[in-house]
Amino acid sequence: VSYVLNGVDDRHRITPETRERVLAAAARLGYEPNAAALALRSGRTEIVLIQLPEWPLGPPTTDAVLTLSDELELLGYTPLVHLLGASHPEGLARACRRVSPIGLVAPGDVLTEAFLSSARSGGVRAVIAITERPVAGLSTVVIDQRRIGRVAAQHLAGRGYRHILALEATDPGLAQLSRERIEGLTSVAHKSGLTVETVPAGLDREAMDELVGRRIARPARGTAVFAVNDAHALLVVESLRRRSIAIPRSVGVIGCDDSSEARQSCPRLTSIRLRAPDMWRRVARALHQMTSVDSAPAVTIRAIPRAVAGETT
Amino acid sequence: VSYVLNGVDDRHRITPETRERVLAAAARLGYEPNAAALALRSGRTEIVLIQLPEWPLGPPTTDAVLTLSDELELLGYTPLVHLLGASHPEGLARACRRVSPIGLVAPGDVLTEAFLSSARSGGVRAVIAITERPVAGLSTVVIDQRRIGRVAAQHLAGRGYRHILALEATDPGLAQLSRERIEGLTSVAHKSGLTVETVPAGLDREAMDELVGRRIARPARGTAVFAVNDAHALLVVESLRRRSIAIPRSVGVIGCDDSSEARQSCPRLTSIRLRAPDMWRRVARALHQMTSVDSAPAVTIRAIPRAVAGETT
DNA sequence: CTGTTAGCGCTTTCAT
DNA sequence: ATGAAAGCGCTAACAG
Repeated sequence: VSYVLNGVDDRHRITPETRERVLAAAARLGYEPNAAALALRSGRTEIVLIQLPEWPLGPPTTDAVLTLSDELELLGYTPLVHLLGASHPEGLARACRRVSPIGLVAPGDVLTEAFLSSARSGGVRAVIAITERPVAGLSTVVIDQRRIGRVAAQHLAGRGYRHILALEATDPGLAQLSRERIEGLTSVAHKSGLTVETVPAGLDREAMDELVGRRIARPARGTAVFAVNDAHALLVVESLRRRSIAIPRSVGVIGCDDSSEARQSCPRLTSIRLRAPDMWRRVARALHQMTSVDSAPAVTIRAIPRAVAGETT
Repeated sequence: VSYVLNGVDDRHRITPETRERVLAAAARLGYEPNAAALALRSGRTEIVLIQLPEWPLGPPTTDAVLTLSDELELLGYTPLVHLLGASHPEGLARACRRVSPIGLVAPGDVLTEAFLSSARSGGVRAVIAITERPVAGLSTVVIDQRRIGRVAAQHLAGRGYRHILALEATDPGLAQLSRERIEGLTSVAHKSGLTVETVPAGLDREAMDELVGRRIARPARGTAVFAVNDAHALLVVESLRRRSIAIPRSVGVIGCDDSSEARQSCPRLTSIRLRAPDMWRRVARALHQMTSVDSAPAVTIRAIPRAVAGETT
């Protein structure tokens, strides 16, 4: 029965007629293989557990998971997403123990030595960490938030801006991201002789309008605003237009994410593109390598941020 | 060993000293229970599989999953989300076979008779369907999109509007939703003697501005715009303000979702609140009931949409 | 070509 | 109080 059902037909072991009888019986009885027994016997599953860093669940993030999931599914795996990172720190470990996945994609900071060794002994064969920078001996997807800021600074310097007003997001979900991006921005800006001033800002139309009035209404020559994402940037643009301040002549504006809103806005917003669908597909394929080949080397897959010039710089 | 590790200490079966020895050995060897063996032996897991309808992955949706996941985690389950609905129709069945979850939350239309019986025989004890309307014999979360439209129509009728311009979303992810909401809107509107006109609209600033210019620039008395979500509604508001058309005096605007953008916009957007955190918590608890009690009755949990009056109606 | 069996890791019953 | 063993569903090795 096992041979027939699994198609192990090495050198005609099974008579076609027997095969038919087995198949017929299976169909008649509505036979379905038992997942637990399969996993116990084979010592592996086809499940890949995915946990995301504490990113806001906006378009860039959902794009990433959807692409990764899609490619994994195509490769025959069953990708499952474990939400709830920070709120239940033990959650991933528990999930790992309970599904014994064969692969794991998770933020670097939860992948401690202890966690990894317990996961490995639990059957996990492929681990990919989502990190800020490469980690020795571990496959990583490197998403360097600082680099995003650096690219923005380069773009602004190239366009001749001399002064950057960096909006630091007050939204707790964006705070970390925001700080890192501005850190990168500042480092390059200073090297290029630009000055940077950081101001806290929320995703609030009125507050942003007030902020614009206070800080940018009469801008110094060569001032640009850097926002941590397009939503913030678009609020700035809106406020500037309401005040009839010329963009990009008087003030430049640059966002991050290259969201569809940014591409459709008028004037089209300059932004930093981070989305790299093929990057997540490559992650899936790297994971596939690791599960199939025993000594697959650790890989590093980098997100390459690029400035997408719109009409606001 | 099993008795010690599982704390089965009925009437002092185990000598404290033996218990200690077992515990020490387990610690020393880094013992971790094997998920597959556990599942095989006990015939159940603590996994709950979640699949969402083809909703756009915006704030209302992510809110829902996060709340549901959180409560399930609190109850001791391991919630896992299977993304990819339409793209891989077989995906959920495969996922179900592979993890043999004890609970399942999924859109009603994938829960066919065949699927359910195969899932049940695979160990699934609790199923909750996300549907438009209750299904006999099945526990359901009822999210009636038509009802959302009805509530909007009631609100507008109550405010004295006589004519509604309904914006039907062209975005494929929103098309279905949009159609249903407008259907509900229309039914109540007609009953109340309001007229409804449906116009396709995309989430595009310029196109929306053009649409407003063409259709609402010189509105008939008592005209209101109904948008399928707040993002669309806010574009309308922006365009109306640019044209100095008085809101809500000349034209009313109502959105859906009661998003944070809507609450923070100026003027504050009237919207339909659908978010019901406690609804998803109730879903989790209902599921818990079903897994623990053998003959738990099917429950129906309804989302109650409510108009949240802002300054645009 | 087919039938039988051990054993994956675990719990629980039964004997001692 | 402890030890031994059966069996959950499956596959692969082995004997026939």
